[in-house]
Amino acid sequence: MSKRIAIVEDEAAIRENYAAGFRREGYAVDMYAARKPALEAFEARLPDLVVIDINLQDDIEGGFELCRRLRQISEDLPIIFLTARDSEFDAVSGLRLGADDYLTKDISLPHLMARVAALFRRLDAMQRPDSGQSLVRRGDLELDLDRMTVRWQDQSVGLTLTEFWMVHALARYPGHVKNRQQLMDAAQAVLDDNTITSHVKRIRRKFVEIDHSFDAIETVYGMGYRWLGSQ
Amino acid sequence: MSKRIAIVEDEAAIRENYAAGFRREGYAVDMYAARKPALEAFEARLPDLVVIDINLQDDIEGGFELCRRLRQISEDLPIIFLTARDSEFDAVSGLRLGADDYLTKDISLPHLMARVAALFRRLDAMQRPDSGQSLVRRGDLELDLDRMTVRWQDQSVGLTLTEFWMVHALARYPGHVKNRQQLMDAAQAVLDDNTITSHVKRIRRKFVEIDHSFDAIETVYGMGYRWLGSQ
DNA sequence: CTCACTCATGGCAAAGCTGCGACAGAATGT
DNA sequence: ACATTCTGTCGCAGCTTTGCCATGAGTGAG
Repeated sequence: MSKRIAIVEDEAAIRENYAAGFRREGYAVDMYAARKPALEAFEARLPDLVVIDINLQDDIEGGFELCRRLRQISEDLPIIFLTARDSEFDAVSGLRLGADDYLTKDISLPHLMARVAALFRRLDAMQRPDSGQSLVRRGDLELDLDRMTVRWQDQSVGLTLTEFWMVHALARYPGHVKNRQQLMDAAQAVLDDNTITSHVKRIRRKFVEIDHSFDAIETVYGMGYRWLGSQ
Repeated sequence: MSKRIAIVEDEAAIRENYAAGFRREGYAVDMYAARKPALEAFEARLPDLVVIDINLQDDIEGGFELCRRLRQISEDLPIIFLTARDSEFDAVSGLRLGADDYLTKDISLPHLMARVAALFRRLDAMQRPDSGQSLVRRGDLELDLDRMTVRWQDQSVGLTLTEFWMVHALARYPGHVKNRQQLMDAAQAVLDDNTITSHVKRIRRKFVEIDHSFDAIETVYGMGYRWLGSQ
C-alpha cells in the first residue's frame, strides 16, 4: 500500500510535473486545481501528505486558508507549502499555520523528493510507539523498559515494579489524564482507589528525594493524574 | 521543563547568535564546537533537537558523520543541518542521512525559529494517539477529552469534572438548546434544577475571568441553555 | 402594569477526593 | 529462619467540589 500524496496547484504543467516525480518514487497521487474540490475530497478521505500551492489562481492565499481548514480536521496531517513566492515572511506565516515545510518552486525535483521522503521517514519513526525503542524519553525523564530503570535529570530513581509501570503509563502520553482504573490496568492488578493514591505518593517521594522541585505528576481532582510534559 | 536544543557549530559568533535566539524562545541550549565533545555528551544524554553545522573547521563533513552516528543511537532524534553551503546536492545528501531539515545560514532568525517550532509541533502532534477523536474545537473553544483540558482563546480554563462534561454537552452541538435534564445526564447525576443553574453560573464565571466579553452560553428562557457557535 | 414564573448570585454545609502516616501480609533476599 | 522490601489497606485531616437554598433581578403573558 503506497503512500498517497495530494497536490493542490492551479497550473496544470507544474502539477503534472510534480505528480510524475512522485509517481516515479512509488507514491499514489491525487491532484486538485482549486481549494474547493480539494477540501471536499479531503473531507471524505485524507491523503498521507498534502502539497499546497499558496496562490491558487484568483483565490489568492487560498492555500493558507486550505491549510487552516485542514489543521482543524487533523492535527497531524503532513502539509507542505510549495509556492512561487520566495518570501521569508510568507515562510514564517506558513509554518506558523501548522505546515511541516515551506518550499519555493525553484527547488529541484530530487530535492523535493528528498524532503518528502524525510518527512515520511520522520512519521514512520514516530508512528510505531517504541517498537524496538525500549527507551522512553520525556524531557528530564528517561525510562528503560528493558532494564526497568528510571532516570530523572540523569540520576537514577529506585522505583519498584508497580511504581515503574505507573510512571510508564503516565509518562507515555504527557498531559493526558489517567484515571485510577487506567493506572490499575498499567500495574496489572485490581486495587483499591486508595492504593493508587499511596503508590503515587511513594513515586512522588522518590522523585522529590532526587529533585527537590519535582512536580511532574499533577493531580487532577476527580479525574486522576497527569504527567506534565516539557513545556 | 523546556525543550533542550544542542548546537554543534565551530564558529563561536554564529553559535552564540543562534543560542541567544533559541533562549529567547524559551529553549534550553547546549553548545559544542566540534564533533567529538558533542558526541560524548549525546552518548550520556540526548537533547530534544540537534542543530548541526556540516563543516566543522578542519573536520570537513564532520556534521554528516555526526548525523550518521546519532541516527544509530536514536531513530527519532530530530536533527537539523544548518550550513553555509547552498548546494542542492548537499541538501539531498543531508536529508538522505536522516536529517529532518537542511537549512543554509542566510536564513533569518525568525524563519529558523519557525522551522524549529514546526518540527516540535509535528513531534507533539504525533506523540498523542487519535487526537482527532478526542479534540473538540468550536471557534475559540477547544476541548481535549484525553487531557481533560479546556482552552478558550488559547488560554487554559480550569474547569472541574462536572463543569467539563456540561461544557462538552453544550459545545458538542453549537446552537442546540439543551434542557436541564440533558445537562444532568451529561454530568451523570440526578440533580435539582437549581443546581444546574449553579453550575452554569460557575462555568460562566470561569470563562469571563479569562475573557471579559465571554457570552457563548446563552440562556433560553424556559428551555435551557445553548452554546453559541463562532459567528 | 401586574403577576407568576424563571434565572442569577452569594453563601453554606455536606459529600467526595487526596495526601499522609501507619501497619500488616506477601514477596524477596540472605 | 530472619531481615528487608514491596504492596495493599485503613483512618484521619485538609481541601475542593458539589448540591441546594434564600434572595433579588429578569421575563413574558394577560
